[in-house]
Amino acid sequence: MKRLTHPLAPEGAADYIDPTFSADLIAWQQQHGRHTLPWQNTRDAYLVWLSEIMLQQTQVSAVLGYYARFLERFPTLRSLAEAPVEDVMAQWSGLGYYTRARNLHKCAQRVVAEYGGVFPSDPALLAELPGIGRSTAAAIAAFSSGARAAIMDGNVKRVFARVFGIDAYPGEKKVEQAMWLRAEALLPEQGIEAYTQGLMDMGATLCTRSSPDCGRCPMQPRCVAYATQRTKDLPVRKPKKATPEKHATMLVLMDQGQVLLEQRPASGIWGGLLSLPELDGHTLAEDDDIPPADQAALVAAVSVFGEMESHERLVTVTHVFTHYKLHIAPLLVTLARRAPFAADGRHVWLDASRVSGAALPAPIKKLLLELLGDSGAAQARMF
DNA sequence: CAAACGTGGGA
DNA sequence: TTCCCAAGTTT
Repeated sequence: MKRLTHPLAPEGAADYIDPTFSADLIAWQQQHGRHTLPWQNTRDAYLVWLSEIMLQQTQVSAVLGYYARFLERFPTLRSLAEAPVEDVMAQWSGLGYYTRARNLHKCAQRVVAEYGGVFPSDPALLAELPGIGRSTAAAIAAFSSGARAAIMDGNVKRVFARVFGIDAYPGEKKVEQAMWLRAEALLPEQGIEAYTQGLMDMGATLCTRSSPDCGRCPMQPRCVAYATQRTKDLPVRKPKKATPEKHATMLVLMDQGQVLLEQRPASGIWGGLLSLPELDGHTLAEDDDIPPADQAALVAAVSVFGEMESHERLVTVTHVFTHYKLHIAPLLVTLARRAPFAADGRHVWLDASRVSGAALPAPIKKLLLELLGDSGAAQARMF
């Protein structure tokens, strides 16, 4: 490693400079990297931006279908900016981290309003837009305009931790800062696209979490983890903590082939999505009958929407999030008479045939589709 | 700045 | 089954 600073100077980015790192990576990417992903081979910032947002904390395989469908519905930045946010949420339904979708929509509107519909090429400007952080800004800028900027995602952290033998949890601020310093210092003068893609490709296809393919790795000669047989131990795992369990009782109100949905608050879990109304403060024991106190609450809750005809306990569904486990006890309720409820804008009766395309959380959509039968409307007439 | 924020797949 | 976490950002 070439030392450009004075030997006694404090450690800085210059200490990490090593042109052979990017040269080896770029050569590998061009020969063995991925070149045919749907968002590659374009400099269209809209296409690049959309892919980068969808790919945040999400693997390529999960994004592919969503990306194609999303672009069918919103072919241009302007079409996205002009669309109702509800339509954006519906397209995002099932992808998770729904703040991304709301920010995507806001971002589209801001780029139209502030930049005439053309994304800025400066990563610093990109990073001021909603949903675009430092790493995503760098990726968008690199791929759409060849800007020389460093990314710092899970791939980079894993590759760096192993190649440089970084024996500390990358989630720690100090550790991540040091990684940013390296990332900046290692940037190539030329070929930022292949370099950036190479980091991602290495992390995703070679330097994987478990059983990395060191035999084919261009970094093997310089890899500290390989040399010391610590690829299994690096990067240092995130310290785990117990995941709490929560309970929710949800109403599946069916009437005339429609189901009642309620829009969730913008913040919090499933923010801004439609979901089933909840019976607050009632935790039903697994597969038990509904206790009298809860029955009374049920009648009261349902009365807002009509006169209850029947109710039936459905099998409890458990949904696992990253940070907690949610037990959902659904109550199937039919109405004898629907009340002309106040249009508060948060409740909607949705045709059963529309469930599949609605802005619902994954487990709720699954629950409803299984209940209704995937054929939708025909089955829904049974209620 | 630690915690919140989804979902699905691999081991 | 259970654990881990992926092309991170926001609060």
